[in-house]
Amino acid sequence: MASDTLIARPPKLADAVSASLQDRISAGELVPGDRLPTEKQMCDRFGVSRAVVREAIARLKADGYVETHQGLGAFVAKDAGRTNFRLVAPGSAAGPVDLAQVFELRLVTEAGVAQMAALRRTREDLAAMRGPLAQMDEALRSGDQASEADDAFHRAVASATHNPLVERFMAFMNAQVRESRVPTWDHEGHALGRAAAAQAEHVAMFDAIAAGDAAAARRAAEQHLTAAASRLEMTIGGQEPTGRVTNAGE
Amino acid sequence: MASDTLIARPPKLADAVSASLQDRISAGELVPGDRLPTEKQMCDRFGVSRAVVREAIARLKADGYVETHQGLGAFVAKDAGRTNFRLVAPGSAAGPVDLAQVFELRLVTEAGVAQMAALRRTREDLAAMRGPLAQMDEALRSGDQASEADDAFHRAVASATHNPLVERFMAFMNAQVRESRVPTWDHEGHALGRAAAAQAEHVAMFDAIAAGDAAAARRAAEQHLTAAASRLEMTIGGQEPTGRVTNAGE
DNA sequence: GTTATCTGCTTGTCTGACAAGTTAGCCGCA
DNA sequence: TGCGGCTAACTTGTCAGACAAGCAGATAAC
Repeated sequence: MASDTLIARPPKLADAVSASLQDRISAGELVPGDRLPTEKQMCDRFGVSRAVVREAIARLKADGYVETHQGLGAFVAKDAGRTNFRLVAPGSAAGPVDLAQVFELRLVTEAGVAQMAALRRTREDLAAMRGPLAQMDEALRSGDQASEADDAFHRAVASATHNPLVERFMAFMNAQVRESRVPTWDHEGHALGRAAAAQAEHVAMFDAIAAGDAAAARRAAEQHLTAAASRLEMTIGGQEPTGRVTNAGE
Repeated sequence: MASDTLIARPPKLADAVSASLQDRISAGELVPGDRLPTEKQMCDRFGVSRAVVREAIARLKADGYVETHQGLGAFVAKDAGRTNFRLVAPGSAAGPVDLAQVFELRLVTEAGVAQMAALRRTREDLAAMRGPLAQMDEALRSGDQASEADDAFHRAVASATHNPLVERFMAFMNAQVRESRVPTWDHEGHALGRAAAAQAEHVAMFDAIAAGDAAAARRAAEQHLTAAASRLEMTIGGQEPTGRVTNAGE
């Protein structure tokens, strides 16, 4: 069903208008500070109503590319495109994100986060980690799903950095790999020891963080993520790049 | 001038509506797949016109939180909020980003990136780093600005991971701190030795990456970022959290 | 010369209408 | 009864016109 060829839908007008404007901004044709054409001009230019133009501009505002000022006009934002990080490059063919690349970015960040958490964790932080950890222990015995607790454990680690931005970014990264945690904790995951292995790595991370051993926390996090990737039959973090290496062309 | 208290502006209606909806989604009150109230219902609910509601929804669509289907209604997107990372938490008072927090996130990531770059760099990657490095050397002698070359050096390091996602994310993070590189390379920066210190750290990073010494590359990157922060009179990365710790209230 | 006002332009908001797409149910028919 | 097609109701998409609010520059008054 999912593989049925989707019938081509007539593109929404607002999509076309906002894409056109975004192209002109990305191409440098409009530089930060520049004023966009007025809504009326765009209506004439694109042959659409003001409602469509306003919706297109609303989208660019949401993306941080444009700022509007009543009575003045719309302007290319000073830091156009610097407020948002999109997982898929804007403009690229909307292919699915490469999970190996995501895992690798997570490896890079989570290791540093664990290191920082080891230096800063408070008693409360450690308590917040013990909860999910115990849930996963329990799931190990009962054979239950515990991907939610898994998620919570990693959130607790990030929270121990006491840096809200780091915390939010790690939550973002974790959300990307949420589905990939399921096979660790499903029936087969328990049977094949994937769950037990993951939990052992969690405990190693926790122990290092609790001990305040930054280097050990980093190693434990690295070990956990590379192992998790290999459980998903990916290879990351090594000497070989995982991404589609496109050096040849350019 | 910048410190003048900005007069409070009446919030735009569409902002309020979209914030309200986003809150309900973030709070889990509306889960992916749920249908949003119809536009007409929202008009009654919020006491605004349909134009305002549509603009609010357009914003949420741009952020990837909702999808709309003509004739069907608006729905919470399957991966709501997972396609975008916003530097400022959506819904929070739009205060400026805390530069210390940004620096710390960059510290966490860039150290890991340098480590990975040391393992994967090719001859071409090293050549791409030598260019900006030489430019900065030249600027050291001439007293010129070289923040652009500084930026390029860090881009080249990220590029050596051969992971496009990592590369794009580091570009994003670098863009955040672009302005903060200026005082390193301005007249005072040269005079007070900030430029020379930064360049020495760059060279240390490069040497470690060129030697393929992952641990040394990591340490050099950490050293560079903590030193850069302290040149800006920030303290990051240590045992003390940098963020506005708001644990007390909630 | 300085201040106050006016005018025109721009975005923000409201209202009403129709087009296009979907769902559900009704109706007629075999 | 079971089925097919049709209609009606509802939803989002688009259009048009209007007024309010905010801003800049020109104009008039002092």
